[in-house]
Amino acid sequence: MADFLTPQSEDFSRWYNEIVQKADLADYSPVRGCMVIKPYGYTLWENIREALDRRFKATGHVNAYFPLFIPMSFLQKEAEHVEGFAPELAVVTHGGGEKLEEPLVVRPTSETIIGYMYAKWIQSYRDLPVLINQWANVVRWEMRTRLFLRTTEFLWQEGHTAHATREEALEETMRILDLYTDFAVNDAAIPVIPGRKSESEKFAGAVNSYTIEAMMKDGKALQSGTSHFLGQNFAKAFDIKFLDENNQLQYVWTTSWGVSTRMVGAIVMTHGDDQGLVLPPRLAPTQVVIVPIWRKKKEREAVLEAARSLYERLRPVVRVHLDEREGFSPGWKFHDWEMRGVPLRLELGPRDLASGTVVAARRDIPGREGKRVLQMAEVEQAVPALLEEVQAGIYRKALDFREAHTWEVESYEALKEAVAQGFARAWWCGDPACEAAIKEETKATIRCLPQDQPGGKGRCIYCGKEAHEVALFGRAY
RNA sequence: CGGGGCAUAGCGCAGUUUGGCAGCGCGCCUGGUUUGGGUCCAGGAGGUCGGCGGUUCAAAUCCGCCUGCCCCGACCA
Repeated sequence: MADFLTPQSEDFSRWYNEIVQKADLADYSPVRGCMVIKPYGYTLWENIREALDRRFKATGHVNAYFPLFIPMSFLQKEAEHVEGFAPELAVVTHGGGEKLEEPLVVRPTSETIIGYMYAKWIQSYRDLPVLINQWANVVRWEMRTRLFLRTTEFLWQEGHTAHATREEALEETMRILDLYTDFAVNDAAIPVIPGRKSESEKFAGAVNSYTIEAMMKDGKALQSGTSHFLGQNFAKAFDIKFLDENNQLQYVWTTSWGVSTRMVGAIVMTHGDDQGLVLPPRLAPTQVVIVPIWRKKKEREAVLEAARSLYERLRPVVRVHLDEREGFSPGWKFHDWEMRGVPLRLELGPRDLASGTVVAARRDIPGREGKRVLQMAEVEQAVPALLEEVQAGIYRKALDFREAHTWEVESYEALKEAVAQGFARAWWCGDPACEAAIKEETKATIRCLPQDQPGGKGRCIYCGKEAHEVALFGRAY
């Protein structure tokens, strides 16, 4: 089996690169740092998109689309923003064979162009709040890329909202953080730690950034979604003003938030094993695969007929696929679907036909232990129930893994040991100098200041001064 | 962008040191055999050796430049 996929324990990084390609999620493109998302990977992304979009709509947001090109000067209007993004901009200098008067940047994110438009659209407190999301591609000229985790071009959603008051904008920022957490936990089956970014890790141009941080199977952290409170920074840069009830001219308060195709990488590295992908049932392109089994010609007809009838019965209930491929042994097909991470496999052969049963094999429990015999009469109920068990099971497994690799540390030595294998929670005084020193010495950064705080006060893990917050430390992707 | 490695059939690799017929395994196609955890046999197709230039009677092999990928670092959703 090891011939087919490098084991995670041998080289996690290599395992990741192999499985992304072997499971047909994506392929390299001829352009550096760009990827082709293949149909299987794209369907997974579509399911992620649908699950998030449903939540956005339910909380009053609407979708729109803003253009890919942004005048260079727009980026320069917000000092921190331009400083943060300038090094990774793709710039268009020519169009239609002529040099452009003003270069256009390919959006790395859309705060600026959306800010410009909001300034035109917002006049009165009656125009607020504006709650717009867009599904788009963005480009960041990263130095080092990896499929799904960091590509030059990536797909994401970016929400951009404008509010009359600071409180409302803060509330929106946190509402989205909760929404992302809910999606990660319930649909992607990824336990995440929501919290605030430190000053040095926050979004360029934000007052505060919030994040959901996940632990991958190699103990490293992956920032899986962010929600930014932008204060009035972009309102002032783009002159987004409105008249309030008292006829006073005010700047709006804005937020922005995003989840990207990186989420696919998060799913791969949270649940995958040495057999391949393990996809959460709620998001899996195919939730159930039926593998028919026969020995003789006679059996073949009977089994296929039963398999097709089973397929038709399940189709209204789950995303099911019937593997009718000729010339592949059942064992070969089992491995093939395991590689692709299909959560549940139904094996149907002559023995099952005789007894009115079908064998269900869970992807999250390898071998015989994950198999169960279902009565054919009750598959419409039993199969969705099993999928729910898999969904809950992989979440539990991921949570157990994270907890087993997270340590409350009280000494700097203990922190060093902890971040070599996972996360460390430790008191931090808030001084960027301590944060920078820890990063320098351990490669670990503050992933976030978790929402879940013990309260009270302690001693900074680095300098020993009084500290009021516990920080989550870890090495990150 | 700095350091290291790599680029030969769809995939994984050998051949490069010492220049001389482009090979192996898997996959793919055809026929048969097999099918409850990666069947077996026979036959077959497939390569301007990453690109450009140079040296040479002769270059996958030597030299120069370029491009891309992987790993480590700085940057980052």
